[in-house]
Amino acid sequence: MIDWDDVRYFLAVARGGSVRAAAEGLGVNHATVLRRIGQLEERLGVHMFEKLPSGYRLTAAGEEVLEFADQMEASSHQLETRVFGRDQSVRGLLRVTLPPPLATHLLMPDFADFVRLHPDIEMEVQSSGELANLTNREADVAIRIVYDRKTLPLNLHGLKGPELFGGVYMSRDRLAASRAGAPDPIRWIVISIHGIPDWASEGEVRTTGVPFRITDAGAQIVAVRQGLGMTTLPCFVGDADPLLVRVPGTDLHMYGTVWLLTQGETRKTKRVRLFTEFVSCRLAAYAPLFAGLSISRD
Amino acid sequence: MIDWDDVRYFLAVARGGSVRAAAEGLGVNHATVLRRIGQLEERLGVHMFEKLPSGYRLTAAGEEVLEFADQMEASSHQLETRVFGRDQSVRGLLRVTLPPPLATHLLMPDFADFVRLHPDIEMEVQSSGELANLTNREADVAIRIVYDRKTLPLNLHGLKGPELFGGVYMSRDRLAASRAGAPDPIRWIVISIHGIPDWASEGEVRTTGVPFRITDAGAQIVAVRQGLGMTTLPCFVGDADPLLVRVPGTDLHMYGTVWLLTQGETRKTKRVRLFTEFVSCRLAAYAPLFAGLSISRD
DNA sequence: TCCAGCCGGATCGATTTTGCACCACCGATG
DNA sequence: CATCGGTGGTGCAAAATCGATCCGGCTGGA
Repeated sequence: MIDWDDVRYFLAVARGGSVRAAAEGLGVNHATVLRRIGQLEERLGVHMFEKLPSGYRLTAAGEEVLEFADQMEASSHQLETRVFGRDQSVRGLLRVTLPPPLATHLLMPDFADFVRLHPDIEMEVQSSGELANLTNREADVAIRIVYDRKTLPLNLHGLKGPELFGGVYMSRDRLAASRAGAPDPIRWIVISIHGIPDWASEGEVRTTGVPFRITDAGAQIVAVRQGLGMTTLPCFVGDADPLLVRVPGTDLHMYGTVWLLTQGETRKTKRVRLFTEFVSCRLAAYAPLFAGLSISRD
Repeated sequence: MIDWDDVRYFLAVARGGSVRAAAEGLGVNHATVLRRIGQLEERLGVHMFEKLPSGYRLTAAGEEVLEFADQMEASSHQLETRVFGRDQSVRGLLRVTLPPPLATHLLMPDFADFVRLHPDIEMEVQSSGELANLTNREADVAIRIVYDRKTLPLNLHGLKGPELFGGVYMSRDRLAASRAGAPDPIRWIVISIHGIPDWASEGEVRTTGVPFRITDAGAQIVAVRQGLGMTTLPCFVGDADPLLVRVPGTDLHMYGTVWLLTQGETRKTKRVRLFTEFVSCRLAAYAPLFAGLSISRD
């Protein structure tokens, strides 16, 4: 009889493309993955991977195995969500995934209020990098900014939140200096690979053609504060920062819409219901801030 | 993340009804099962069993888990049969399940011929007690005697073999003694819970009303040989035994039909095809023996 | 050309898991 | 009432697994 958990390792390798990537995702040593895959191949009597120098690639047999491994994973996820959905106690774990800026610049105090209101809820905020997969039960609730409603996953239940606008911001001091007569143009600060958006007009402040590239969103804001240049930011970030001002002559633009996503079974949970109601209420209160109406224009 | 293999332990306990029974079936120590179930319950945050003195019984949550655990098992079995079906080499394992009398009294020499013909096939004959489950891949080929065609599993592929008749047999010596004038009636020998069949006529030999009960089929034949009584046997057993004769005045009766069963994916295997063709050929040759036509009536 | 970064594979000590023996408990049975 | 076979539960030592590390090979870019 095969070890069912080996199938989980198999899936990780099939998706990761290499033993080391799979080990990374599984949170174990790559030698372990190597051994488990070897054990599974031995017990099945089939080689499921070609061992290339660049990594592991599925053989024809591996492709066929993958199909049923996916089925097992789906059943496993359904199993987990089902038992989670049964759990109607307030006490327990609640995992939320959301874009980092929303967490750091706006919602963290609200989360603090929430856990103060419900001390028995063990909350886990996943705002690191990539979107967690709700279907895989990596998280119970997802707060996302969607740019096109058609990209919403169909298997999830969505609760629409306020619309989100962005603007062009620069350092308040730098703007004052510029108006006082400093003639040198400033730069556009763009996130890594993104270019300068088409809709971006320069407004009253002249810019050089050469952008300043930066990878980290947090560092980007610091750079703007330092007067290094100007950049586009969501209004709830830029307006809330006393060191920043909107660049005169620029317009607001639509960023996207905030959505609260939950999954079918977990949605029945008391914890999830409490949280979604709480957050949607707070989000509604933030609607003017999201829309960029909370401050008077200079 | 849960350990998928724990789900396999869960299934064993849910079906076995107790930790020890599950451990027996899994071939591990019962303490291990205890720990794995505890680990799974802890990770899911749900108690899936009531711990009764008489064993483990599923809770409502456990029932829901069972549904998806069954799905996982089905996927796992499909995975195994799929890779087995891909295996077109002659070398390898071939597991056959069949009723014990067929193996001990008739087909074992044919199996010997088969393995002599194909030395690379590792053959495993499962003729102990209960029917192996093909869907669970406990065996690759099943030879069964079916009494009603409607009881054939729909998901299996069946190859119909010869029909099987049975008769009433007794010891040759005892019959001679009876004819020589010994007046005492003899008994019916019946298998454990079975009674005396309705169609059974006593023929020329008087019997007492009290049956002789026996549990083991092998011991049953020995008892008949000893002249202890008479009993119904398949013709291929009774006719082949020189110490036994059919009871004069009794008729043959239909026992059932021999079927060769295989499962969809494994059926494509070269080993399975070779075996089924070989066996069905031999079975056809045995058709007169099965029908009770191979000996002349006394 | 070289070198950094990735890959799989092998080794060895540390950690976890397992198996064994044992206990307490319950129910049926003589 | 004692016994016996069944259950779950628990320490402890052995065995299997895992993680850290090193190694050789490959690849792509400086």
